[in-house]
Amino acid sequence: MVLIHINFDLPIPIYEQIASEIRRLIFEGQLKAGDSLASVRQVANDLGVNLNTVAQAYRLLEKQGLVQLRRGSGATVTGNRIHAAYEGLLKEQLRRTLIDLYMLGYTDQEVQKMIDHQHALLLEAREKLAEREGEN
Amino acid sequence: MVLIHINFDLPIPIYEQIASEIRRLIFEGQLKAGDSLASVRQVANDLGVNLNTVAQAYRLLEKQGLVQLRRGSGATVTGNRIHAAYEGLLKEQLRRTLIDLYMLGYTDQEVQKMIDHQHALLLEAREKLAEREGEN
Amino acid sequence: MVLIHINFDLPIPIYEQIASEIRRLIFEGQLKAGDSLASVRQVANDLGVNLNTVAQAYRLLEKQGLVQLRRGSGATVTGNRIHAAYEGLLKEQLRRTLIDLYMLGYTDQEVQKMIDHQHALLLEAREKLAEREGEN
Amino acid sequence: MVLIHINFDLPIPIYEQIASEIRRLIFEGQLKAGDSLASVRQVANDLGVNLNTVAQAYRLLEKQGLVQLRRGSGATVTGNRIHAAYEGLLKEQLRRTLIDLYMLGYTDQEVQKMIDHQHALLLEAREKLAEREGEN
DNA sequence: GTGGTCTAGACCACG
DNA sequence: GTGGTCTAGACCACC
Repeated sequence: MVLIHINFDLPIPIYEQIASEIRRLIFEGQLKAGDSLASVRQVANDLGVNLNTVAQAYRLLEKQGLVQLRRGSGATVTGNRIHAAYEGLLKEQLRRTLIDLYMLGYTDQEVQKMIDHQHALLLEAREKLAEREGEN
Repeated sequence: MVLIHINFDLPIPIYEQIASEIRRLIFEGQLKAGDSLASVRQVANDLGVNLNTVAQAYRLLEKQGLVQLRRGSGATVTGNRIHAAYEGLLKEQLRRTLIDLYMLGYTDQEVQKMIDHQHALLLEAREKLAEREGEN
Repeated sequence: MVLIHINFDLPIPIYEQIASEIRRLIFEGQLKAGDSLASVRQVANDLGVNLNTVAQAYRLLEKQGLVQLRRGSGATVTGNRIHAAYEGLLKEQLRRTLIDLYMLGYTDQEVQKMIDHQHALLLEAREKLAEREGEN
Repeated sequence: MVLIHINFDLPIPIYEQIASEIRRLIFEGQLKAGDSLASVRQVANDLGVNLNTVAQAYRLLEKQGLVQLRRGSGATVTGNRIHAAYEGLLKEQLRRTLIDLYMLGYTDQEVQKMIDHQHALLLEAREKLAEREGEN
């Protein structure tokens, strides 16, 4: 069982937050190609949101090419690569975020550090997982 | 007269794009503390968007602590620092964007390069501006 | 104002029927690139279905690359070509439908006639439209 | 033993795919009036699907007038004609599929060719079968 | 049990 | 005014 967190106060739609968390789990390796996602109902219940909201998150992930949905048999991870169509969008988003960080007073070095930190966290999550699997 | 660009095809609100562009201009130094922003009407007309949309962008900038609005006398730049309240939000956003970029297939090095490139562009814009002002 | 028809008794989702009808209107030329679709609310009201159902149809059309949705300013036709990704699916569907028609007792000639008939209807709809526009 | 193929990735219900394949076998002559269908259990096992799914396919075929189900003694082919009740539905489906194929960029000639090709494949399957039976 | 469709209706974001 | 998000809950299709 894997944990995902959402924040109702963010100006980001709940369904996008759910999808983003699942993308993270896939990227970290906690969910792999072939794995089943928790059912829409279970996630909705765990997070205290409506069933349709989770369903919308799953549909978004399907559109991005990360999972496959099948009526009656749940959702399955199909890969860990986002469709290239999203590339332009993501770069644009990165550009805006960087400018705003600089405006918060961060220097280029500090931003680089933040990114290294994030990268390290992701790698760490991956390694921990690999160790745990090695033990089994 | 300074130029700002918006893209109707992005899934980012127009008002946020406008605000983002103005933040960039402030960051680059094209707009400085004390400068007046173009009137809501003029910007709306230039960009072919609704007057309310521009007004909303200006209100957002005020909330972020970058401009001051005075009824009847337009908007004035008050500083180049975003309120610290936005820090958590921006870091969260950076984290999500990075994961998605990695999932697009980018390596850590490539992402670092992209960031260096963006940073260089911003510095370049600042320097060009300084030169031009030096000439006057 | 253009008319679209749906049938609640068909085993085809309402939203797919709505999308299919709009695809037909685009193909016939009654809706062209740049044209606005009727609002979600208006269509929902006209057809007596829920607002969300129409919204789902519009989202499907967006996914197929035929329209673009923009919050606050409605839905716009962007082209008349379906994404190539749907090709395999459509051919499979054609194959199945043909076999079933043969099993209904139709001969190859009769099926060809049916297709000619459909094709003629579509061309006719296009020509009528062209004439009407020629008059203006 | 006859082969049927299903594709889990299509957005067409498994039970409909199974029924469709059996209709094809009947149409091609590989299954004739009086022949027994493989047992629900055997098919379910062969295809790796749930027993209920195959049972549902058989029920659909019964409804279409192609097989007869007898509790305890399996399913028997009763004819090769689909009930006329399905005619309207099939024509409707053909119409929608054709429009979408045209929107993919196919010309009328190309669609006619695709249909000829399908027809030829079906005839070929029938002839091969007749030859094999002639040898026995 | 699973996901999919649809409804009725609230509220938000946007132009 | 527009489309977008979310809820609560019903019912269907599928495995």
